[in-house]
Amino acid sequence: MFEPSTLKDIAKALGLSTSTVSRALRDTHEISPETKKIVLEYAEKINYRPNPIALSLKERRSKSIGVIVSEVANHYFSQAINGIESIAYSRGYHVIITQTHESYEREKANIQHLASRSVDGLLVSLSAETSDTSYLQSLHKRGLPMVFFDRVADDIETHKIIANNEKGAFEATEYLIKKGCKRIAHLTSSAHLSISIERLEGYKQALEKYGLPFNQDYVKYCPHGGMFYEETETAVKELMALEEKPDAIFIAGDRLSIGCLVVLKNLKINIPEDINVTGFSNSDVLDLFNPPLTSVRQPAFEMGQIATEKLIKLIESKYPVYEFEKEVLETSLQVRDDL
Amino acid sequence: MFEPSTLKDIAKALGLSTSTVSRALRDTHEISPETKKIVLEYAEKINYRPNPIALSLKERRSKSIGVIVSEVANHYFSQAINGIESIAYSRGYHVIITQTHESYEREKANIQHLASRSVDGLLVSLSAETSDTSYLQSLHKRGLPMVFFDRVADDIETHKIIANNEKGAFEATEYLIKKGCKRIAHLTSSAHLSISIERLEGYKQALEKYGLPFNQDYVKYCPHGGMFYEETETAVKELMALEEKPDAIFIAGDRLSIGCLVVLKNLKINIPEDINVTGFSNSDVLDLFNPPLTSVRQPAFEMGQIATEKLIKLIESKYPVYEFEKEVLETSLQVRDDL
DNA sequence: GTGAAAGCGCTAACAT
DNA sequence: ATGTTAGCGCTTTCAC
Repeated sequence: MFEPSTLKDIAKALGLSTSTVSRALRDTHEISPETKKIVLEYAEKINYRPNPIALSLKERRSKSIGVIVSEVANHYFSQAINGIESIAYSRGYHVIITQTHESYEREKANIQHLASRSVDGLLVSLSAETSDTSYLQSLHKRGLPMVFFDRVADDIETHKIIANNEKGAFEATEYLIKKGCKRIAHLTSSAHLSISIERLEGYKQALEKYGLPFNQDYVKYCPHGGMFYEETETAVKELMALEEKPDAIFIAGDRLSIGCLVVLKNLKINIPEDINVTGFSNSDVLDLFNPPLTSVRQPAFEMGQIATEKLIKLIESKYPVYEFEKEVLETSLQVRDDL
Repeated sequence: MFEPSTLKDIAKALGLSTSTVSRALRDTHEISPETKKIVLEYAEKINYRPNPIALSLKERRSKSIGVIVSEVANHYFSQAINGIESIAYSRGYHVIITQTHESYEREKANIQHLASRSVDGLLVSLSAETSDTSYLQSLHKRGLPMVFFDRVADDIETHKIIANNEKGAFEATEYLIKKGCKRIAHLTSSAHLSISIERLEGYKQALEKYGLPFNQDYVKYCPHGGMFYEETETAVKELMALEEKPDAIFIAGDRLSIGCLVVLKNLKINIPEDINVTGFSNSDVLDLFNPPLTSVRQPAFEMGQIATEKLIKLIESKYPVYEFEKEVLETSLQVRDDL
């Protein structure tokens, strides 16, 4: 089967000891130029690669970082991942991506595995289902470096990279208000997610600023972030069944925004005649949509980059770190109007 | 820092030997129930997890498989990845995803690293830039199990999972012909990719069947699969600058299809008035597009599943395998018409 | 300048 | 039923 060559192979072939070969390959001064040359040439010839697993075991670090997101098929996350990779690779780290599909169980299983020695640190964006982060808490307490991005755990003290969700939500809601909408509903992910809380807050602030009443019936939660079509459909149907039907919806997530548009289309509810819509989304194809969707865009790539930089700094720090930052990046409202 | 507990820790704390602890944890018959109980309880208490790196080193396998795709932000690939994961996790394998971004260099670097001991096998979809697969060839010869999906290497003998690209392309082209289009252009990825060749072939067959001439000027290649906006834009502009402007375009890839629609929109070329378009895409939001895009959809999830099953079979095979299959799955034409 | 030996965490002969 | 030892591939003292 697949048996890559080892130091021992080289040593045996050349009649040297493994330690000499090891030193020669890593260019120590205490090796004679001739020996060095012979070893290097032979290693090159047989295409020798050091076994990273043996190295990891020895050095007790794997030079890899684990990423936990809900799914890669999400524009925000795929862009963030690209940002993560760009930094990680330039610093010699490998990136292991895992998906939760918004399930607490999968999140826990993935993280437990990653943590149990195969990664040096974690970049985490919580699943919609997750409300109990005690298992993360305990990993963190035991010293596993982690940085949160987008969906953060409030009760864990570490670096956090988020978008200015409040302001983004405020602007999106304000946009609807300025269009003349009076009964603006809010479709969001699960209630305990940090992003849900912050975006709801921005939504409320906009209502308040413009003297519109806040109506709890207008807020619909999707505990799985719209992972299932039915979830979104039910929420939309409930909204449209209200006595005082909303005349607009502000949607708090990428998957949810797209999902809601599909639902509306299937229910033959027309935009903007029947209802106005705006939502968070990092999709790069929104320009192709009809009707167009005015969206709140997060600097996903940059968020991924910053999170990774901070994580690597934590990993490589010689001393325990106790000072943590919460970095807040600005969103941008991308207005797409008909006509 | 982060120092997870080891067998030795348990052994020391309990006054046992590491081997006894090891056996107790893995429930061998030759351990007394009392000892077993004590060990299990203590392990549970300190939340012991075996070190997978040490296990990998010992067993010379990592129970993980490497995946190489061009990018996760591609509907086809993200769906395929979900299929891959679904099988892999159920069989106890972990999945390491790497992206080439259509670059040969990144592909090679990623694969070299994965191969040098950290994965038991590879699921590969080649980058658009890749024409030389000798480095893969040599890994394969040395016994590293690999399975290709979607974009396959013709000169490497192993399992391959592909869609019926020829038929898919034929149907898409035929659809345009039946709509009355006479001068159908073909926008595709790099010329050496297996999918490009097969889809071009299907396109040609449709033209031939309906007595339309094949015109090489109507075929435009994008060596980076439309990774850059300019690449797609240039191709479209060249097509539209032809003496005999095409009245339709059949597009051979996911990213390219979306990219082309954006370009057409920006160039203010209207669909279907100025031109008709159809293309390969697994996007789940095509229904929201306006104008709508008739698309060829690949069974991505299923392809990922099958590829993974075959790979795991290769990995776990006791004897070298010499019989390889090429599995061809049917595409489906999703007609989306105006009106 | 080079080799022998120990150790990273684990399992599996091989004792006892 | 439990302990001792060797070895997976590598680096790193410590000898010579």
